[in-house]
Amino acid sequence: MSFALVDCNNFYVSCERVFDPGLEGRPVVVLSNNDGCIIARSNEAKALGLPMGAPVFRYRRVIRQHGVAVFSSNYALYGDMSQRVMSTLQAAVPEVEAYSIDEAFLHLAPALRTPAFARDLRERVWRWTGIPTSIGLGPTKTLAKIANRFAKRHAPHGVCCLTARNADALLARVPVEDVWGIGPRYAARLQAHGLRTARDLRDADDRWIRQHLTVVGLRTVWELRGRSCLPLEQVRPPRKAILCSRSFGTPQRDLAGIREAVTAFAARVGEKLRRQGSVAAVVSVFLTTKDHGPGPSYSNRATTTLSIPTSYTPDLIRAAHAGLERIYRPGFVYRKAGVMVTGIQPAPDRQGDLFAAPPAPEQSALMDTIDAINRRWGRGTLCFGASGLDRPWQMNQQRRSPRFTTRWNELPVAGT
DNA sequence: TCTGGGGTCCTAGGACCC
DNA sequence: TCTGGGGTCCTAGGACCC
Repeated sequence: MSFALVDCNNFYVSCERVFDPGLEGRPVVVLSNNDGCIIARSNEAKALGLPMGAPVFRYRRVIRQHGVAVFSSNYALYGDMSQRVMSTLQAAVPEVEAYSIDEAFLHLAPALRTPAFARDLRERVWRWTGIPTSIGLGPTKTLAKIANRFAKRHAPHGVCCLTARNADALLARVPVEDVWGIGPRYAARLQAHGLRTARDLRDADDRWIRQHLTVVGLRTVWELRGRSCLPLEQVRPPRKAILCSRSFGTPQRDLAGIREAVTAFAARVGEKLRRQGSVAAVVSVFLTTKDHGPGPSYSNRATTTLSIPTSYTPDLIRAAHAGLERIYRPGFVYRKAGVMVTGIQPAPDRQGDLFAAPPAPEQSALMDTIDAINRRWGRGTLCFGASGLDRPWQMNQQRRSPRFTTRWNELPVAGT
């Protein structure tokens, strides 16, 4: 057992509960951006049959009937709580990979590969952060994932160890579509070929897997056999693409409104770029009417290559606007747009342009100042005028809880 | 009326070069 | 009658993850 997977239970719901204990024992759901879909559910909400990813408007009745508590997503809160969980883990174990906002892989030294250690760790995270977790232990990441699934569903103390002795029995109980790395398409292909459980997949023929599931699927099979192919990645490599996109709170017809949104997206992309110390050479902008009903639809994207890679927001905005002018067609009702940058490189060894003037040093000083102010006082304290003031395109978030841990004026109050 | 957002990796195929 | 071969880079599309 070398790997542990620590997974926060119903993470977003658990975060809401930390600051409102009255939610304990009640059905609670958290919605996606724009209050569209259900993306987190308490156990009580799962028991009511509210599905993951379902559009919330279809379940209004159930929600009202059972008094389900509904929250807009509050990423400022969840991100901060996630950091607290991660630093608790890092205080206990040197090798931690923060895999997602609510999951971490740990590499365990031989002395720590015990259920007792996992139970203690779980207890510690609970006491220090208020977040309940489940922990799975296994010889590979994929097997630790499977152990975690059992920990969550069947283990009384939220801990499960997959060992050479119980592997066969556990894998036989896992449907193949629940294996990490097997999505709906691969699952259908495997089932059609008679492979239904994780154990079937483990014992499948390498050549067939390689041919139908590529090397990625083959790695999964090897991991199921106990051969570790996916190492612990403690340092996140810098992103190769950075994207900001949103569905509009109100659908937009006119170029002006869309241009405002695209301005804000480009500014956000600039922030993310600078935070990881990078510059980007390529700016793409996309626009879509995509809807779930009939009616005329149109989607397009435009890509602009910059002469000098940059993270300077006005340059990104200019490129995004230019792209938008090229793809905008009047007469459609647009629902979503986005800005993406690629061709990302570290800022220091940026490739210069032989024929263009180097960027003025004031540019980075200005960006640093804006970033510092927005970090201190909250995102959007300072923003670019071209992103507009009314912002009808901005997403709906009618039920967001306060940003308890990241805004001074939204701190929880103990007594009055 | 109302269906999220942000990433990764792999493969195939075309353009281009020598 | 009968098209060279091998390498690299880029893009689009498909699959997956949370």
